[in-house]
Amino acid sequence: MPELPDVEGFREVLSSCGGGRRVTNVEVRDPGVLRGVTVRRLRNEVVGERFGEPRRHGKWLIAPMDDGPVLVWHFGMTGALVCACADEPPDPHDRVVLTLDDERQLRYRDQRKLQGVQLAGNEAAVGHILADLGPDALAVSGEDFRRLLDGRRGAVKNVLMDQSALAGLGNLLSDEILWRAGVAPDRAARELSAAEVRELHTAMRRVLASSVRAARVPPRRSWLTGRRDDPDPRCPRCEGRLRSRRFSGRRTLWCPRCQSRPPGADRDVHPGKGG
DNA sequence: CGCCCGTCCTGTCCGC
DNA sequence: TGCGGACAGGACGGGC
Repeated sequence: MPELPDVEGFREVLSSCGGGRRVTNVEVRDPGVLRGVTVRRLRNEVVGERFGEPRRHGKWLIAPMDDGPVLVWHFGMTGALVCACADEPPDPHDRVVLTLDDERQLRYRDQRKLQGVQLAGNEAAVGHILADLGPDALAVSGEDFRRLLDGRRGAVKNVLMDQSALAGLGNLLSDEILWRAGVAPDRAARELSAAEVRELHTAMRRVLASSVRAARVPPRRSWLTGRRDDPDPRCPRCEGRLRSRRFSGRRTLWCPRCQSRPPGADRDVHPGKGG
């Protein structure tokens, strides 16, 4: 699930539930989500600490604590951060539970455990963890966006999903943005026209703004995302049948009519004519 | 470098 | 009803 908008929601949860609160207990219900940190060290370094203001970069959530250690979360496909009262029964997928000094709890819930939580000793260590990420998708300017697409070979869908190029977009957002901009996912990123790049950047900003408000990519019927799970998915704009293909192993949906091919690429649409 | 694949995990759904 | 396999909104490392 979690792409930039979801993680932005988790940041909000952490900020409103944990901001300024002291951690009174750390319960690791499944150490399988700890990355590069032991249960013992996590408890030693975090119990007694107070949360500062959390921030987000791409799909990463960064939670500094007042004495220097920093919790660094990634949510994989199924992770979430939820705020609960201490007397609420735990969910079977609650992997790490932080009890706060007001008897509420921050719970890291994750079915698949594809990612997890790290503990950085200081900000320099955080920088190391996030070193390979591109600029955050919410912060990137039109010019930077153009440069970043120009700097990559390959299909625009792969570039949008590449966290080292641009941080925050996942499979759903990428499809949604490409559809909104009318750009086919297999177009070469560096061969897009200036107008197409502007369309993409505008679509990205709008899709992100709506999604952040909803803390998820909203599954509206008027969005491509709202049609993904249909047995016969159709374009919300023209109701034509959507095409489906894998990009980097991820299912990709697009509308061949609304997401036009580059000039000349429809040359082989009628095989047998050309030779 | 770009791209494909397997792998890390768990749960669900589909076909036999 | 049971079981194997594919697949799910992510990321990483290896190999071509």
